[in-house]
Amino acid sequence: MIKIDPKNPKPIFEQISNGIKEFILEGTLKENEKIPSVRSFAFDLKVNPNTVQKAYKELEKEGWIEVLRGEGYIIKKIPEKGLENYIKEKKKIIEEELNALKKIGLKKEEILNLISKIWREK
Amino acid sequence: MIKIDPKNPKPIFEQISNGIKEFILEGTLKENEKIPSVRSFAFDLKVNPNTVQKAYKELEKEGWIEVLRGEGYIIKKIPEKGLENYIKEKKKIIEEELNALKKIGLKKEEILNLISKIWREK
Amino acid sequence: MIKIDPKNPKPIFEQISNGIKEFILEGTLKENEKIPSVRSFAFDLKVNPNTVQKAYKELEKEGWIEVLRGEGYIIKKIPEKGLENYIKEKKKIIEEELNALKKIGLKKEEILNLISKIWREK
Amino acid sequence: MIKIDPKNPKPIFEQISNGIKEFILEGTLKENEKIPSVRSFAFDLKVNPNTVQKAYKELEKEGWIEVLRGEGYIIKKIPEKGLENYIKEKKKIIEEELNALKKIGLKKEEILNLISKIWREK
DNA sequence: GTGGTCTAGACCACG
DNA sequence: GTGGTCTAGACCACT
Repeated sequence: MIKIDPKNPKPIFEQISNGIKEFILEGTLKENEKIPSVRSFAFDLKVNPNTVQKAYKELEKEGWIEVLRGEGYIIKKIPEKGLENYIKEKKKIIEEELNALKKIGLKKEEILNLISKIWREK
Repeated sequence: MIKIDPKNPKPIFEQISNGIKEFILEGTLKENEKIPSVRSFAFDLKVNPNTVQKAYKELEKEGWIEVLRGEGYIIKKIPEKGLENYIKEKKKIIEEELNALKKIGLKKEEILNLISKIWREK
Repeated sequence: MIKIDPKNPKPIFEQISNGIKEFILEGTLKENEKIPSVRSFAFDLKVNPNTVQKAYKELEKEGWIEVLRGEGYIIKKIPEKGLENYIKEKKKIIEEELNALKKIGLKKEEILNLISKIWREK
Repeated sequence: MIKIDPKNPKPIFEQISNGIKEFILEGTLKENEKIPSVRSFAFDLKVNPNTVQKAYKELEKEGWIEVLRGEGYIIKKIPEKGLENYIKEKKKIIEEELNALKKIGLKKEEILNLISKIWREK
């Protein structure tokens, strides 16, 4: 289940679509599998249906899911571009932040620590 | 000189205040130094004076700069909390992004490459 | 309803934020309650929405209210620091004024009269 | 000597004029006595001469001092209205602040404590 | 509907 | 000259 934080500066619809993307990339959601209906998902997440709708529309536009009329949304094959872009975007953000930290004199070691921490905690 | 990108989703006033914070942290702007007047800076950056005003006010509230009436703004000593928060925020963002990348199976090596790239290019 | 006096040297946005603070402290506005939307309040008070916006933002930064995206602002728990500071500020002002009056020879009795007057008129 | 605090929200010229008023009301400055010249006072206080000028002009307008051409400013008899207004203004401020504190439930005793503190410390 | 940002332009107080 | 406040009105993102 995706966690929604209404105070998170990231818009809610993006929290939802990102959450679904991650499930797809992790393999938790597989090709042709159905995702919850807009209404039921909205109810579960306690958000406005419009918000879920918007998230689904975005995913559809980027090619992660597709709509079957009268049936709902199903997962498509992972779009190559989607995966690529996903990684590229995240790398770009990381790069920017690292550059900012480097500018003010942060040592490489501190970052390596951060990374070890993440890749250790399996 | 700070670069303003009106297409950047970050609001302009934040681009300005962040830019100044970085100058302070880098040491380009030093304690007691004056920063450009609201109006002249607005003119240089080609933005509305209100926008610069907002940026300066934010910096003032966070303790980076201080206003002398009729004189303008000057840099204060780097606020400990300011520096701390700055680093913490950036680390948090990096951590989140790294976690997302790890989830989808990115290898540690790829990140180490990214880091080497940044810290090499002196 | 808050009274706005454009001739008051206190800026309008501060009259608004102070008014709301008092409502919160008095208990007229309670936790989780919604406050009027920026636009509607601006209309009622006959001021520009930006002015109300500024007041709300100040209250938010000081921890009195919180914004829910697309929903509006709600009252948070009274921030301890907020209450403390509020009282401290007022006491400081009173102290200064009293000191000034004492210097020019005002008798203690005159002040006690003033106080009785205020605490009597329930 | 008057203490100027450039960070005090009260404008500097007002800090000066208030300081002089207090000296007059206390009796430190007596009728017909000269006050420092604009220039020398500005030098001593480390402020802009315009600022002292403005303070003197205000005092003149309210009848506390008068200018002798070529000689400088001298103290006049304490203007009745001046004294009256001075006290009235301060009382009004105190009253407002007290009312605000009363609204949020401050006890009368707390204020009486404050007053005792001031009138004790001779 | 909600808030958030921005521009253009005016007016004020202060030094 | 400096900053501070305010208005009018536009446009955007989010729910």
